[in-house]
Amino acid sequence: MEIFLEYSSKAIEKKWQEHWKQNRSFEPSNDFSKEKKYILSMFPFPSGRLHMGHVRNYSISDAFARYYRQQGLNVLHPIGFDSFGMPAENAAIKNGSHPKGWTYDNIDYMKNEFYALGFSFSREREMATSDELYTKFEQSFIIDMYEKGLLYRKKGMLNWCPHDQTVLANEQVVDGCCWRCDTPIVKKDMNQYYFKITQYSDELLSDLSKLEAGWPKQVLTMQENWIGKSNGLEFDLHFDEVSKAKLSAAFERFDVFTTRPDTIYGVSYTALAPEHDIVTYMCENKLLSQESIAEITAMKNTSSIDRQKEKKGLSLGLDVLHPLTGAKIPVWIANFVLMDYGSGAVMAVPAHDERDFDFAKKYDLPINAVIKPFVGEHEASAAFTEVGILFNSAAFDGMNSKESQSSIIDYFEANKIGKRTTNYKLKDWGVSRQRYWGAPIPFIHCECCGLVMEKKENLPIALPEDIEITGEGNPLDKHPTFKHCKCPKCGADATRETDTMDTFVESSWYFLRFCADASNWESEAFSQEQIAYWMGVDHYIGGIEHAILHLLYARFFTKVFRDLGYINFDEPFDKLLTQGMVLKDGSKMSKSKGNTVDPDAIIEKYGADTARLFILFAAPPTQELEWNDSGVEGAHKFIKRFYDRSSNIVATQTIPKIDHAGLSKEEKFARKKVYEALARANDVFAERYTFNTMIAGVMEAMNALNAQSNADVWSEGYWILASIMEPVIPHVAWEISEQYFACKNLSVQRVLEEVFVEDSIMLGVSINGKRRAEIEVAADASDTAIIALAKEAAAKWLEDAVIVKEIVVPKKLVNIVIKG
RNA sequence: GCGGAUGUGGUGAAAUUGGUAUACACGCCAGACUUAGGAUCUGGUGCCGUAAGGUGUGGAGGUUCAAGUCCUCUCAUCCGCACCA
Repeated sequence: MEIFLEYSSKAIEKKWQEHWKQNRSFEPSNDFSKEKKYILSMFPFPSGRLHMGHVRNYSISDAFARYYRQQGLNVLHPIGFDSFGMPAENAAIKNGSHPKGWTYDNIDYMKNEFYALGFSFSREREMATSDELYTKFEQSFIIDMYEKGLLYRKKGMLNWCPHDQTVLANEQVVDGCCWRCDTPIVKKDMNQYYFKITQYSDELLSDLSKLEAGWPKQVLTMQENWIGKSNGLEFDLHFDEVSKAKLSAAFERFDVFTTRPDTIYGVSYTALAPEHDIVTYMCENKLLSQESIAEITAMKNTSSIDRQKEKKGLSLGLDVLHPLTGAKIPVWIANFVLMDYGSGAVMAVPAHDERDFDFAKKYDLPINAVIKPFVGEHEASAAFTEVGILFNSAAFDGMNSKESQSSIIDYFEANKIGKRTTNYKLKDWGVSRQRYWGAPIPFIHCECCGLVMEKKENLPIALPEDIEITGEGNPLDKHPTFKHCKCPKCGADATRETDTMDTFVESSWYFLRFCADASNWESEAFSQEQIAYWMGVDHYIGGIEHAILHLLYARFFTKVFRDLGYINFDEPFDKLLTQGMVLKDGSKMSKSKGNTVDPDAIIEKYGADTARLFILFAAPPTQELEWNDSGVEGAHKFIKRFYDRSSNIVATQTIPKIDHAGLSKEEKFARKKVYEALARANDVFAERYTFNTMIAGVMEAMNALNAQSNADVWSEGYWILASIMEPVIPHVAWEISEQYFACKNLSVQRVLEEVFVEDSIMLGVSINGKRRAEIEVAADASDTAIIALAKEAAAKWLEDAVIVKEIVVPKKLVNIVIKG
């Protein structure tokens, strides 16, 4: 009797979601003798609802997780929420909600969406970074880092977002604007806590080579550029006696850095950043005219974007002495000199640097050429920035400019007037935020003891809930009791720090927390044993937008935790897969453009399996994905057909044994396509991650199965295809597998080589590389026989021609080269 | 400016080492079944051409018996960084 069921996504999906929940189907095992896979997707911010980008992200990671579970591996596939941050507070200001209530309501809603999509996350390890239990350990790490000198507090010029009323890290300033709200940032002088990420600059850079095999090149390059290492010469420029007197001997010299020591004899002026100490001193002591001081103040208040529009500067009326020639060199201020790179002062060589050239032209400063091209002359209308031959450079005349660099640095070092130095663009990471909804920084200000750490046994320092959020200032600062405390050292009345941490701190170690069994979460952050077993993350999946921020910080934390003795590896993420954006009508889906597609609506109309299938089929994961409604229909149709045609299966609990030799041509072909699909699926998960081709292979196999009617071939085909498709369309795959195979097929499947052995093969015949005919030959036919057949098939093309060469490419084609 | 990528049918895209370009799907066309169909099934579908045939992977060269794939130059688009001394 024929079994026939109509496909109903709702009933099937609900049934299996309930089944997986009841059976704790996706919890990792604590049996550390098993081979493991740690599959991690970047956890979401609980913004309210999932968007298609999330669906894509987790569809990919879920496919990996389910595949490796079928392979019999111990799989950790956790999910959490990166739940601190400004939007919770912004919502509070807008709607009068409480950040905590808003956040946890959103988490509940989004969790339901996850499970409605059938994602196989560990439910037991779900967490949110705003949970007090998470804050507790984070604060403990912060204290460790402070003790190690990796966290410090300093007054400095900070990026301030006037809209969000908070400080931003350099990485969070995009084109001079806040990365979150796009408000132009301003500089503000205030106290801030910093992580000493620069201590790891060199290692963060050199360890990128360890990631070459598993990370996209683009991300590696972006990090490399961000760290921005450059080698060069650092030396002091000394003021002449007149200038020293002008400065009342407060300064004798300043420091400059150059990557072009070869141009040293071409220095014709030097320039300081408007924020430079010497400039500040001169302004404060009225050593400059009123107009000049006003101009400098204006320069300092100009945003970095506006500063780029036009080079501006002014002379300080001071001179320094050239370190080699002793010649007097004027000192200027220039708006293009950055205070936070190098020493905030540069030597200027207009003849060989475009910026210096523009500036010299504008202010009529001398231009002294010291490098000429190997051949020909250089036009004086622009800077000559290429490699050439040195002249006007004393003992170095005639040298190749590139090669001279090292000799010149050696000369500075030998004479103790300068040294070889490396500079980085990377800055220390400012982590304090003047906001409520973040992890409190566990420090106390005491009048007699200074900055004091909270005692670890008092952690977590939790956020008070009875706060008033107005959008102005930090609510913690205004709270009646939060900031009043006793000094942990001397017991006197003291003030608690009200700054909270940048949310990127939480996401810098969450992947370690997931390694810990939830039953131990109270007592420890994680254990050595758990970390040693689960780390590194085998597949990390997320958006390219985190190429610098999150991925750099997480790498930094890993190295710090290693140096604190918590872990013993250098890099957290073995393989990184950066998914492409989800587009509609050619542009990124966004609320402001009004081109979003709501995942809930798709689940409602077609079911989760359809959404997942479409997303994985429409494009390879790293590419952009264009949303297409008829493509979704197509995916849905395939699932219906896949379900309907399962009626051809004969129920069995073992894979059918089939005598291949006795089959018809169509039956043999169907088996071949099925096993081809299996081989491709294994390859896709191991190497290529192109799920679109894996699914195409299954569709081909379905088409081939449909062209024959052998029940055993159908059953064997479905045994394998349902297993291949389970990572993509899990609900319907489990339904079919249960119905016919007692789910025994959801396991490792072996590729049967015998089905690839064929009696005869088709070969293309080409003449001079152009395809002219096709022949069918026996699988074991000799080259001679093949060529004879080919000539016969292409006889028409060989008349009156001289055959020059005959090439047989096994199992592919025959090429005959002719003349005339 | 520097760096990274991507260019293949009407569309999304395949082509693992150089070996029959366009698999799979969408769309479109035709047919079948239907009272009907935006359902289902079957067949067709790169372009030019009635056909024979020609032509075809952004463009121009080159290597090779053979190039989407390798090399040189070039154009276009996208992304990242950007006065970093």
